[in-house]
Order: sequence, then C-alpha cells, then structure tokens
Amino acid sequence: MTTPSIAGSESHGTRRQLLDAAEQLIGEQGVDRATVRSITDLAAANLAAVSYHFGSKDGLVREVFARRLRPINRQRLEMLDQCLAQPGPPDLEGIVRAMVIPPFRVLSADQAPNFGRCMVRVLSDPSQEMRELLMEMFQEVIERFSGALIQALPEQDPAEVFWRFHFMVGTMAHTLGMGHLVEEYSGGVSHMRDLDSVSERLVRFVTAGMAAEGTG
Amino acid sequence: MTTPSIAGSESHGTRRQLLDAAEQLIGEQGVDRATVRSITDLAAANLAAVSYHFGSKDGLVREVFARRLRPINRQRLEMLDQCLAQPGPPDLEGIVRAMVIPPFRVLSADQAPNFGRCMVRVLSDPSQEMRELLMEMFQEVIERFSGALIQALPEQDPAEVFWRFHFMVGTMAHTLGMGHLVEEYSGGVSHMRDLDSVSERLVRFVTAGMAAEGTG
DNA sequence: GTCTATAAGTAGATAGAC
DNA sequence: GTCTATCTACTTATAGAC
Repeated sequence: MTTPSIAGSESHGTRRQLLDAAEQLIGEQGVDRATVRSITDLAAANLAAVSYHFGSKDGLVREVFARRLRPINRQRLEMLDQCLAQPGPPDLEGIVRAMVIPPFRVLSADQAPNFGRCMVRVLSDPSQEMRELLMEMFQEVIERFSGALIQALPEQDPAEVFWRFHFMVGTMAHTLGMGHLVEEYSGGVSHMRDLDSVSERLVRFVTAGMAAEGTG
Repeated sequence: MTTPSIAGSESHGTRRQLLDAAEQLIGEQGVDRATVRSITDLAAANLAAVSYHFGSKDGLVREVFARRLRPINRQRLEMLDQCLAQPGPPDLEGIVRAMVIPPFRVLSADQAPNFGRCMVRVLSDPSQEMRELLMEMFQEVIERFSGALIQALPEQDPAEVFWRFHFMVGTMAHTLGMGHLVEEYSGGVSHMRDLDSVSERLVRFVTAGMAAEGTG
C-alpha cells in the first residue's frame, strides 16, 4: 500500500528530499553544475532514485521550478484580479505589487531561500527545455499584466509599456536571485535579511519607473 | 618572426576568431554548454588551439569577458568624471546615463550582439572563477557610482541608495541580455533593433525609479 | 603555430538483483 | 521502491609529430 501521491504536495519522502536537495544545489551551483550524483548524495537517496521518481534529470529540474512557480503565479493573478476589481482607474502601484510581492512571500513562507537564485539562473541561462517550461508557466501572467499596465498607462505608447514591464521583471529577478550581493557592495549597509522591506523598496522603485514621463 | 601581440587588440587571427566564436556560442548556449570543441569548430581552428592561445577553457572565457568589459567600464568612469565635473549639485540622470549607455554603445559599435547575453548569463550564474573576475573588473565602478548616487540623493538613506543601484544593474543586465524576449512578449510591438532608443527608455525608467520618494 | 591521437575524468541513464 | 554495477557518450587537457 503506497501513499497516494498528490502532485506538488509533500507526497513521498524521497521525492520531496530530492526536490529540496536539487533546489539547494541548483541555487548554489546552477543546473549544469548540480549533478544527479551530488543531488542524490545530499538527499541521502540512491543515484537511480531520480530516474525512478522523475524519469530523468530534466524531469527533476522541471518539477523544482514548477512546484514554486505554480503558487507564485496563482497568487499574482489573484492579486491582479482584486486590484482590477476596484472601482476607478487601474491602480498602477497595485498592479506592480501584484507582480512583485508573491515571489517574496512564497520564498519567505516556504523557507525557500535558494529558489530565487535558481530562478534568476534559468531565466538568464535557459536550456531549450527550460525555455519551453518557462513560456508555458509565464504566458498567462505576461499577457494579463502587460494588458493591465497598458490600461493603467493610457498616455504611454504600448511599445514603451512592454519595455517597462521587461524592466520590472529584470529588477525583480536580479533582486530575488542576486540580492545577497548588495550586502557585499554596501559593506553591510544594505541586506536581504528582511524580505518585506526589500520588496517594498522594489515596489517603490518600479512604480516610479513605470510612471515616468514618456518620450518628448 | 611572429606578429607582436597587443593585449586586447586584434592580434593574431586565430586568437581573435576563437574569442569571436566563444562569444557567440557562450551567448547562445552558456559557458558550460559551449564546449571547447564547438568553439574551435566554429572558429575553424584546432582543438588544441585554445590551450595554446589561452592556456585553458577558463582562460579563454575570462578574455571573452575582459575584452569587452575593459572599454565599457573605462567609458563609464570617464562619463561619470565628466558628469561630476559640472558645477552645481550632482545630476542624477547624468550618473544613470554614465552607467547605462556605455555597454549599449560598445555592443553597437563592436557589432557584438551576443555579448549582452554572455554577460547576463555569468552575472546570474557565475562559477567561482568568474566571480573573482567580475569582482575585479567591477569593483571601481561599483564604488564610484554608488558614492556618486549617495551624493546625488542626499535625502535618501544610503541603504536605500545601494538597493536602487542594485535595481538599476538588474534592469540593465536583463535588458542587455534578454531584450530579445520583449519582441516575443509584445508580439513585435517592442523590439531591440534600435539599441539607442532602448537605452533611452531604460535611462528614463531608471532615473525615475532613482528619484522615487523614500519610505514615509 | 598547427595538428592528431589519446589520456583521464565525469556525465546521465539503465539493467537487473533484492 | 531501492540498490549496485555498468554502459555509452562526452568533457578538458596534453604529449609529441610535423
């Protein structure tokens, strides 16, 4: 009698330990340098366990990303719906907040400090297979948010709004994944210890950038 | 009688072709997936040529980055000096411009469209060796620009300014390296064909974010 | 300077015992 | 479900001929 496996939940112990170990090592070293052997060693599992549970290394890597991105993107769309349901003109800061806050929340709540580094790594260094997964997981978010921003910034050319959306994604990814560098830059003046204050700083910066005047 | 080799200049044909091929393949595939074999094949050189000219794959990779980053960071510091030499209070937009414009200029002038992708890849996915090179090449830029920004934003907490510097680097890297994605997002509405207009959009966005009000 | 040939190591995947 | 042992493929680096 095996435990019924609910996709994305804790399910079997070994399976979950493999995901945790993979997330940690991919965050520390990158997808290519995190070998199946190092992952199974850290998870205290056998080398063959990856093939058994995920079919291949690629299957494991896909699930590492999918298990965090599913709740993050669900929260984003829920917050966007709430924001757009308010009466009056669309609230620019609310839209930015709906995009920026959920990943910080999930990383904080799930105690998943390594996932930010995993994310920025594949975002900028995707293999062909990861590119497909990312497109699949982000398509709805991209469409809904860029549409909302175009409505919220009616005086801006849509081409400018798409660029500003892209700028937002860039700051967000770099902050989630490389925020630890700021501690070095600044000699400890800035730090990532309080994720809430970092995400608030980010919301302020991005909202102001979004609201900048257009080309003269 | 061999051609005297000036570091960073065109020097020997094979050497330069190896650098160009490496830049292209690292941009397309990442450092780890770009093998020495694929690089020497594309450069129409022999497998052993990398060891001969650069000592190792790591030596080749380092020079791929150093040959573009040297002029980029030199231009940045020159533009910052000019900006700070102006009378009156430091010009925020001028500082942002000094950081943002040089990489776009060098990529455009050197016909090096792949270098942006190389850069964002190692920035977010550095091996231990690359981390050292990046620290070495960026230390002066980080110190000078963060200092100038703290002066230009006297009403802001330095911790906030360091974060905003980090946000700027994030948008810039993501735009230089992943700008081609915007063409997909936007269904062709936005594009990277005119680098000058992209860098101007970026300067506007970042300057507005830098100038945002602080915490209440 | 350029080449061939090969060394020495490590990757992911899997067959088959338990 | 878990394990050991092994296969095949590919990596970088290098010795030594030309």
